[in-house]
Amino acid sequence: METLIDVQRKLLPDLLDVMQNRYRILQNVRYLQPVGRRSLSVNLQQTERVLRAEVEFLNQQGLLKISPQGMTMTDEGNHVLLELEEVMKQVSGLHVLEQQLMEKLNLEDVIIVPGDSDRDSWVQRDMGKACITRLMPLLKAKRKIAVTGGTTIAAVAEMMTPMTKKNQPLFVPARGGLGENVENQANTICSTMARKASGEYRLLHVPDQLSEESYQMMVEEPGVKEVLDLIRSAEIVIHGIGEAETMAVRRKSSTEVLEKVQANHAVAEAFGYYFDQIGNVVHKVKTVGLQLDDLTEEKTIFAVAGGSSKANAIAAYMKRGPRQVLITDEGAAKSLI
Amino acid sequence: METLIDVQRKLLPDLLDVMQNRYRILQNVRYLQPVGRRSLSVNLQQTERVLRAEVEFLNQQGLLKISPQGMTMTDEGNHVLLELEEVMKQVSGLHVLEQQLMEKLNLEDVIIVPGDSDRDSWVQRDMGKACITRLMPLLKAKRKIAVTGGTTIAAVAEMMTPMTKKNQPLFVPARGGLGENVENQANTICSTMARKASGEYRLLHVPDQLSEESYQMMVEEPGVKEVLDLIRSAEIVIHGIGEAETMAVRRKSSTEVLEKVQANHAVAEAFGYYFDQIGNVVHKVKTVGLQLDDLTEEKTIFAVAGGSSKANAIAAYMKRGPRQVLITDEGAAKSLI
DNA sequence: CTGGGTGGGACTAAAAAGGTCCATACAAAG
DNA sequence: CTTTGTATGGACCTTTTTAGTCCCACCCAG
Repeated sequence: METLIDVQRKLLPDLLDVMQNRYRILQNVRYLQPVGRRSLSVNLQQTERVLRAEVEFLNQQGLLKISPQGMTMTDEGNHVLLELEEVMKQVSGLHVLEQQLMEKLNLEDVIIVPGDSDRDSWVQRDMGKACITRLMPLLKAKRKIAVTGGTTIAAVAEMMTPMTKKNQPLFVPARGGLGENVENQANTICSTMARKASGEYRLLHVPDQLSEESYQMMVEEPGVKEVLDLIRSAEIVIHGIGEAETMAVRRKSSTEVLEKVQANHAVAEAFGYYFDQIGNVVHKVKTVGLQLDDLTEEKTIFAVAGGSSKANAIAAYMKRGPRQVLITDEGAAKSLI
Repeated sequence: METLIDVQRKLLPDLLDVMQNRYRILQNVRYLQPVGRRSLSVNLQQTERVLRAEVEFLNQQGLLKISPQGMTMTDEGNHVLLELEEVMKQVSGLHVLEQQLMEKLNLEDVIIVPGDSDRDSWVQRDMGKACITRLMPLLKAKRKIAVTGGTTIAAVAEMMTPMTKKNQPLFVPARGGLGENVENQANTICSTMARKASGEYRLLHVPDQLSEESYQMMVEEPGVKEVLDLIRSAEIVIHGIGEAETMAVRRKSSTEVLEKVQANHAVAEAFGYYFDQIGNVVHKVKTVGLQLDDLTEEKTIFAVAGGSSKANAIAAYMKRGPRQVLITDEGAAKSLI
């Protein structure tokens, strides 16, 4: 049995925003009464006009009284406030978390989905959906999307919905082979996404282990070069964040690398880079494609990672990473705070 | 402890309408799937365009799937529908009642407020508020309002809110003295309403008991005649409905009248007319003002009456009364069905 | 091939929301 | 008594959203 709020979140997501806003207004009126529109709007960080509309509504509903001295609560308003207190904790918990995370990690945006993907695997799918939803409005202006590998990003790909033919997106893998299983490789995910989005894609066919000379030659190959150019000019990047050791093991890295990762206390991994707790790059998988320095401010960068166990990794990566959008879950978010 | 829905009803009433609508759409899709926009819009009595917007939203939320064969439910959609069933009974219970009553009594509109004014006196105030809310949008086109007496209409007057100076309403009492106490007389209510609405008003000064000749003379008085003309040309009428015997007693009618009312099994009373169970007029208080035949289709007529004890009276009056707007409460509405 | 259904695009009219400014009223302070 | 700061409420304009209307491409069964 899900709670009513959860169902409403699906059926009318903006309802909760409106509700939360009106709740905040009432809270503030109660605290500051009698108070005028102007000072209230400063407190709530809203323009006077929109606040006015809300206040007039609340007045009409009889939840607050509006007089030449300012606004005051009515009994009914106080009553509603009281009734809502418990509910709003539940409703706005995540919103509050989002705000906190956004400030703490200096992010462009944070989206938190309820649940913990460590515990429930379907939470990953929710993150995927949230990512797509956040992505959609951007696709009118941008269309080149670079994606990495990993199970989380694979979940994003699974949730991808087709988009209009007008702005067909173009997907490219962010970096060359990183040693993952085929279903978690960037190339695979890239093509899955493109198929589900009914968009185009290019693949990066670069073998995992090559000598320095071979790399140089590969890079000069026309087919490869074209994709590399696409990657660097991508306007959107979607990547996951992993725990360093887990990733190193999963990629069957050499014991040498494994030891390096452990010796330097690497905790986070993102598109082939390993980071320690304070955000230093301690190791980098040798391959072509997007480099850390390529993640400039012009790109919109999505990091998708959830599960309380990954909180540490997220925190570490975000110390170094550029200003970006983080999509995570409640479990990770709570551990992060 | 009120339920969340009750609080939301106060805090965001229109969002609940939206929710109900989306719920209905999902219900119908489940029943008719696969179904196209067009046939769905016929079923739901909505224009195709607004339905389309909703459907696109529901699709994006993953609650239904939209394919060239038509729309079908997703698992998540079915799930949401299941979760909502219980809630919607509560949310839309009144809406359903409203629909039923509207059809059963052939009314223009029905508004039901939760509660039973027999049990809780504040329900009358809610009816008053509902009446005002329903009235407001009409005031741009119309401004002459005739009101009767009675405690219910007095409650409406109490809840009246001031309106813009642009369209100042003009209040007149619907009929002359009916023998009520002063606080429930049409004149008193009329002036109260006008004051609260910051509008104008005219009063009808006609003593209760007069001989036939005196009546004729009164009616020819310029001051009285002007008001009578206003009354007949009123565009809006607001009246209550009472139980016949109660009203006869409250008005201290002569035993003769009382016996007449009882002998003819009158059950309902409205603006001085007494009706029996099948809507016949069995008695009429002798006074000037609005006559039953004056209630034409051009006028918008509000009947405000609540409490399960009044259900019988409402039913009786509505058999005879013109097509109008009924504002009542849950108690009366449930008894009526 | 055709005729009914499907979704989706495009254009326009209408309505709502939001930004900005000002008139006015009230109360406390000078 | 006047001034000043605060309050609401009205007015007006621009922008955005919403809704109405048509029309097209498509699919599938008869």
